[in-house]
Amino acid sequence: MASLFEEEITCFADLILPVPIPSLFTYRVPREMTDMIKTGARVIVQFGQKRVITAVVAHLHTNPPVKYQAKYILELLDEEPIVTSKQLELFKWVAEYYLCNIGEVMNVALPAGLKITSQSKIQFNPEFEYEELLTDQEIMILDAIKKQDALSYEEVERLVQKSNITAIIKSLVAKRAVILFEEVKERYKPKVARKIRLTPAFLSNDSLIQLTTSLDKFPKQQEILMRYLSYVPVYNHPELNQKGLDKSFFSQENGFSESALQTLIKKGVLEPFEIFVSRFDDIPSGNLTEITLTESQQTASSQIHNLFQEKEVVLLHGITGSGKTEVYIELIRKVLAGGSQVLFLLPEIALTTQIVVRLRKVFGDTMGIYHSKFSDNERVEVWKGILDGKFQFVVGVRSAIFLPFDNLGLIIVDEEHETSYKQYDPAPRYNARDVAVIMSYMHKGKTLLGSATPSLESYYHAKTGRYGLVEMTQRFGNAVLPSFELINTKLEKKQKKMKNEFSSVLLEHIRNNISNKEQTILFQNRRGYSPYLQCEECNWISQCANCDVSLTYHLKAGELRCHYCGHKEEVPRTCPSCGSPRVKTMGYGTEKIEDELHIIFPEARVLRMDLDTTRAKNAYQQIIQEFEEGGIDILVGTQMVSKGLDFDNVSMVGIFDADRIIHFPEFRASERAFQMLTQVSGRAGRRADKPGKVLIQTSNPAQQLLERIVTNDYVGMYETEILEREQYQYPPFTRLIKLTVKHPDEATSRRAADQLAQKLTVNLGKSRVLGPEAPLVDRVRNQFLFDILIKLEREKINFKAAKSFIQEKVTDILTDKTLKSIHIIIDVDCV
DNA sequence: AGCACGCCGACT
DNA sequence: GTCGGCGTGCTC
Repeated sequence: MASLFEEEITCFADLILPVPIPSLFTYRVPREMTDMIKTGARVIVQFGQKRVITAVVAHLHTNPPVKYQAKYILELLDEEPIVTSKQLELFKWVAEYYLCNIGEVMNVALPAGLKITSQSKIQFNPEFEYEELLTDQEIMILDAIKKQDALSYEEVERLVQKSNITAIIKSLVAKRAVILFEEVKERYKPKVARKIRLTPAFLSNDSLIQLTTSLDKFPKQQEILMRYLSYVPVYNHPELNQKGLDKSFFSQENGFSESALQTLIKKGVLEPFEIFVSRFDDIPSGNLTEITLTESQQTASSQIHNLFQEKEVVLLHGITGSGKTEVYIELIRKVLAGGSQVLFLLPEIALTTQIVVRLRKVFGDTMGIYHSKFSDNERVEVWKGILDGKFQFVVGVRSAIFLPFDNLGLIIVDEEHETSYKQYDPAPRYNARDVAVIMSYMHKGKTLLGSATPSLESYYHAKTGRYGLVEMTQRFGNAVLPSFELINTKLEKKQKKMKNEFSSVLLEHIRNNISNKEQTILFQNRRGYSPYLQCEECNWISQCANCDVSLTYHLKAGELRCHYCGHKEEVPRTCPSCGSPRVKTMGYGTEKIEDELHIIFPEARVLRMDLDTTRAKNAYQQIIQEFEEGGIDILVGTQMVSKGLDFDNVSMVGIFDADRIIHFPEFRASERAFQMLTQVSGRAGRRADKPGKVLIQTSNPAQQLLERIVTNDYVGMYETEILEREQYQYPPFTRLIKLTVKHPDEATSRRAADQLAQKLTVNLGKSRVLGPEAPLVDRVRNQFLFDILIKLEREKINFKAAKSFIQEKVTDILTDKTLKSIHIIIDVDCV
């Protein structure tokens, strides 16, 4: 029913562009695209003079912009939206709440494979004939371009051994000697398997018999055919031929002749074909239907169910080993059966472990997995799989919260206290746990937070009735809690019983464990060999040139590394300051502990697990597997060893430096220490018949917090801590916003921070604005940092209004002409 | 964020 | 006199 009037109307689209600019951009929809384009679809647009980028349609309307002429959308990439309306709503919420731009949100949300990049290509203009107008340089570059089809800037630079050729290219374009164009490429490529099958003409038994006899003179070909038939018995099951066999099966490594295979294909006996395959087929799946809940699991399950009748969020506080996973599975099944989608969030590190294998056994290939160690293509497959209904259930990390769900019934956030749910850099600085709560609300679904050691915030909300609370206090299968022993290192030092960082008690236990063929986990939350080098003569310390931190010595890599900026240096043989050879390693990291274990227990097999040994895609699983099956005695590691590892044979956990964790200069130190130490302890003795042992080295065994950890008294820790939080006005009683001012010049940085704090104090008052203060590490990558901490009371302050005030003041500073090139990071709900 | 435009020091 | 350094401002 197109009328004449309708044809007059031009459509416009407000687009989200992946750039840190706080507004949408309006483009004109070409007439022929008007009927096709939809909100949530990707388009390609020209942005600025050169750039061609992917954008997502946020609104479609017919109001032409008044202040400028809108450019045309160049191309429509999707017939159906790839971003749902609920996601668009979520992107907007995240941008507003975390004070960032919607483009930045979209940037972390979309897997790289859905974004499109463009590259400028330079091509010789065949119609060009006035070479005499060119300069020598131009002729040189033009000659290089002439020989090729099309080149990028970088390729031209490499060919002519020159940098910064932009100006010359520009002049060549002006003289019409070359043409510039943008090459756009879609990054996602579906995975195809190359296969071989019998040509359907030979599917009848008669023709097949004829065929085999006809090949008597060609033994190589016959062998291939026979082998095919033995794997794909088409006599009895002709339908199996459809799927064929992998082409790689007939490779030369397997003893087949490539040319014989080609001949069979040429003869029309076999035919090659390709199919699209899922990249997740290699993770074993099954259909484990029987899950029996224990009585306490059953109780927890029905409590959760009941609480969801009235609460949006329920916190499941279940001690380590209480069997939360089964409760989750039960719940996920119910929600899936009701026709809604489910999202299960896990911290990065826990996702690679047993729990995924477990879930996969139950939910099979209807379960999607979203993980940062998966490739772009794999992530796109999950994204598309959710859109087309293949995956109703997804297990994923932080960023999985941005997947295109349209009907989420339940989000589970396991280990909800984990700080890895908070993204710190770059923006959006969001907390996936908190976003999950909002997202459930948008979908009218529910959120289940699970933890053995809940964050104080969540437990507080549960205690005050905002969330429902379910507690599981029994260990699964009646396994008992590990027994603790606090080792007084101060005393041992005095008695000269310490062997470097090992106490005699710890060594004794390790020795026993080795001879009993039981396994030990040692926890030292510091990677590298030693945190710094020091000269014994002049007290020189290895320091990073760009940051205010010492350089960590890495023995294996044979270098000094900065853990802040990644800077690397050779290890000096003599002191760079005074030339003395007496440069010593100071302090100890996982590498040094591993090293010393080799010396003290030469017969023991030791593995190390930290950031440095787990960088490769499957390194983490390999270490775990080796520890489980390879007769390893000791696993040394950082916090990585504290999460999600369930080993039957680990009877002891040793913790080196509890004091450093407990007395970390931060208001959350007690909470964090409790969580961390309890988590590590949980790795010991997961067997019913044998309680595990946890040894903690400390210089002060009388500390209350240690007592709480030893007796597994979470509530006691909570009650002490929550009083402090209230008294000093910290979360959950306030919300925190941290502003970090950065500038390469210290004085400028300080001046900007001072001015900002002053502006903020005018309206917010002195008690709500702390600092500016130089952080612990006050110079990173040659930028001087100053922090301002803003505390806003939960009930008293209008959070939204306060944030827009803060944003305004930050903008003031950024646009101040006397303070140029200042950077300010806004971190809402900082951790 | 990129990218272009524009204004001051070390080179043919 | 130019090349090129990076400060500044804009992108529908």
